[in-house]
Amino acid sequence: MTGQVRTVDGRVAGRRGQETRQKLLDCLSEMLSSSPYRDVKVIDVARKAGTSPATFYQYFPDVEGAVLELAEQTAAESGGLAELLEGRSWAGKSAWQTAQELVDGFLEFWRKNDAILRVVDLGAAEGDKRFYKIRMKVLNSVNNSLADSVAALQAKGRIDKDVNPAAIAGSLVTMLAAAASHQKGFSSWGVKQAELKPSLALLVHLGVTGKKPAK
Amino acid sequence: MTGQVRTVDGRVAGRRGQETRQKLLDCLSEMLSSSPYRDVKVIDVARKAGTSPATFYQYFPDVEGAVLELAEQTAAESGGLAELLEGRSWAGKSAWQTAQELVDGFLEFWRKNDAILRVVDLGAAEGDKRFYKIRMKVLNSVNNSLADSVAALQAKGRIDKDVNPAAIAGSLVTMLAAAASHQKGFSSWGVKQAELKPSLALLVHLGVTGKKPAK
DNA sequence: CGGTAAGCTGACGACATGACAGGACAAGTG
DNA sequence: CACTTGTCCTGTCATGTCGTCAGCTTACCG
Repeated sequence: MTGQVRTVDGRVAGRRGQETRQKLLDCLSEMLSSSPYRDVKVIDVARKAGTSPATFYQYFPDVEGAVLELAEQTAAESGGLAELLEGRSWAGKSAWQTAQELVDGFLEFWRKNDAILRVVDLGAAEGDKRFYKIRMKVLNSVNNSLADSVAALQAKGRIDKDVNPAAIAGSLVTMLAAAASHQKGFSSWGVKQAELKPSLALLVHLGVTGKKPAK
Repeated sequence: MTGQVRTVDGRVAGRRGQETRQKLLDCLSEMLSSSPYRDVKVIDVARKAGTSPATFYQYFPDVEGAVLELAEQTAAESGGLAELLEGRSWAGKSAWQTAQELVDGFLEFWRKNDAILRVVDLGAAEGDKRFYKIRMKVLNSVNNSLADSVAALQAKGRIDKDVNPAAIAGSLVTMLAAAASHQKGFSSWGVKQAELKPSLALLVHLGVTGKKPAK
């Protein structure tokens, strides 16, 4: 799956090299959580990893290159999000539970990978194709699943024919992602986490099924 | 209203000084649209403005300081967003129109101020209080208005008592802002702008009124 | 015309960047 | 055990940005 890991100058990395490389990635990840992306410097990452800047450049072209690598790793782990919807039903009472569990799982995933996802989001918003490819990869499973559900209910005539299922699904997924990023912002509006979740679940439910949840 | 403009070292800026300062801000704004925030350098902004880096530091402590200033200006212009909802009704057919016009106006505002709002969003997501204060200022008028409408309908028993109006409103506003930032991302999902807008309007309508629009 | 304050810049030390050549180290070979 | 080989890491250097300061230029006013 993962083609051999290579250094910038083309050599294949051995055991020791891969360890160093991973350590650099780990330290970078930590730095991203504790300081703004703009202020992350190669020299700091290297120092934190107990190595030198030159070593960093042996494995990554620059900070952005390493960030992309981290983002890819995160995207690879995002498969778990798909399970939140696999085999779930959007009918009757179970729909409300499905919505709640989706919101829960989604926020949890975002909270865990908070720092790197923030950078991915920025890169995507700035129009960098590499980043929004990754962003898509992360959101795709949930997005497709939601779109399918909307399309299915649409076929039953429960939802207006001329809305695009992918657009509804995309809007909902975008909302979840943004809400997760701005949880602190909500508290400034006097909204606590515990109050935010049901609201998001309600909106997801409304968006997918077109009607209020039957609790 | 605007307290006197001052240089970093405390002098009051005169006519010429204010011109230079504004020119630097304009150039910074342009640079933000054309290159990633991370890569915006003082020296480039200064060169573009036909002046020297030292001059830049006379008016702003650093790039971030200038960005905050730009963001404040944008926030000040965000009053227009309030008008999108002033005196509008969420009853019957007019509700659908209200929702559509809100989405239209919101996306338009975001498109216009795209670059700076992106940076504000990042700053807020990174937990910088100065930035999320500004983000709140921009979103507040719409958010409060929506929250009031939800609360009103809630009083009439049309919406579940135990959802927090501010949480619903905040979620919707957050969705609009994020959708506006990621319009390119939607096109990768095969969703065109023209299809996105009605979906967002639908979700807003559902969220505020709790039921499908009567077109 | 001379004084004063605003406005601007050249130059500088400090530091991050990114490239290279060469030293350190582990593993295999005779 | 000495020797070779290839991986891995670092010291060092040219380049370029950062942020500061002293001092020159410009505008305004009596």
